[in-house]
Amino acid sequence: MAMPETSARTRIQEKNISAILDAALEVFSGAGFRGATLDQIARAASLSKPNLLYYFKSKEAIHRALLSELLDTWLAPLRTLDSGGEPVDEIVRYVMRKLDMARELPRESRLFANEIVQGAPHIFDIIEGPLKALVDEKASLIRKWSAEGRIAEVDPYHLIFSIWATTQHYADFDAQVRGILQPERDRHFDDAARFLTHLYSAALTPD
Amino acid sequence: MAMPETSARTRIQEKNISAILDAALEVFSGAGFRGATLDQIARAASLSKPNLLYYFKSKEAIHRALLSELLDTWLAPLRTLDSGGEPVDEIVRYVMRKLDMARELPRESRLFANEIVQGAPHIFDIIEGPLKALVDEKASLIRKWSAEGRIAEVDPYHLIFSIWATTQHYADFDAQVRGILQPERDRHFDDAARFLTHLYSAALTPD
DNA sequence: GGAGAGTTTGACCAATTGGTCAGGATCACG
DNA sequence: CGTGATCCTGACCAATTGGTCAAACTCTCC
Repeated sequence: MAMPETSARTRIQEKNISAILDAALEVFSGAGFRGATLDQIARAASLSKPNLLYYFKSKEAIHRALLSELLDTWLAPLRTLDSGGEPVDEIVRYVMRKLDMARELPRESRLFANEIVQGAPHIFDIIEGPLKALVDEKASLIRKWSAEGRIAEVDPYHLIFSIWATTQHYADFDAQVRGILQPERDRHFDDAARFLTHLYSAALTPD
Repeated sequence: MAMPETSARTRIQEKNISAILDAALEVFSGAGFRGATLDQIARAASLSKPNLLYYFKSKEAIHRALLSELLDTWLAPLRTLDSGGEPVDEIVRYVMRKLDMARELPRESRLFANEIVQGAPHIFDIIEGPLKALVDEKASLIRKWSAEGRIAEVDPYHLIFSIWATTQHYADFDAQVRGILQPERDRHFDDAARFLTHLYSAALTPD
């Protein structure tokens, strides 16, 4: 019998579902959707494969649940970009928050990276919908700051893309970064923070 | 019988091997190593699966051949970063060349992106070896420019990472970019070029 | 035109993979 | 306790996948 879809969750359900999602994050982020196997996820969650499928009715269902669970966390920093405060500082603070997330949630970053590199087959509707809406909103805030002369004239969309690119790079391309910079890892993030602060301060400070 | 490993290539070999590599680029870049199947590659190359394996003895062999064939092309722009000319222009020109490559060779970009996001299992030795050596060399050139006061003081490694990230983003995360910016695609690249020129000019021009 | 090298294929195989199912174990609760 | 709901498992399945092989076809070149 399949798991009941009732609202409240048993303690056991609570525990196993979160174990599955954590295991799935580990496996999907490291191998992509198709590269991941139910056996790997089951092993990582210390459950049997049929037991996995008792909680989620398919591999896709696990993936879907994981993406939707993480989406809010992932977009939270952009939501906090606010019209209060000094614009350049506000944007630099956003860059720092994104960089922190790359350091602290690299698996989440890689999960989305895998998905998007392969054409975003499972989340294209989210990109075109809620994500686009959020970006549009923040882009117009940035444009307003430019118009008021409080930051330099820049294309707000490409500014946002560059921030995503430069910060998530440290999670998504970690293997490359580590191969080129050999010393201890946390040092990299401090250097990256300094560099990115300079990059965006210089580019955004009005003449 | 396996294909002879002799040096010279038949016209047929020439044609089929390049058809296979092109098909493999298409499939691997869109699905990653594990997500790609020999059947897909065979279909894309208009060959039978056993015929694929007549030219390459395994899926890994195709992947390996493809990566090593493309590596030089991929690193060429960084090699041309030269000590002659105005440093800021030189770096901005490098950014533009990388951006052109993201526009013109997105499959190649995604091939490497897929590989690195998943931990670079097949090319980590290249990263630690030849790639690191090349980056080290160019980093010291950039450091020299900084020391001479011809560009601002920046961490050269993180500068290079940020250039890779911002330019390749338009190929690797194309699905996301297209979901957020809906109009015709080539327009994006012009806007990106303008934005990135401003970003790096502002950050690198000495005070 | 024939012989040998080079090329192609259908049939086949073992391993892996996502998923099912009937039944057994365990838990919550009156 | 016992009983019904929840939880778990071994055995199983069909499809897919990377890869093999012997046999047949085709090209090249004397």
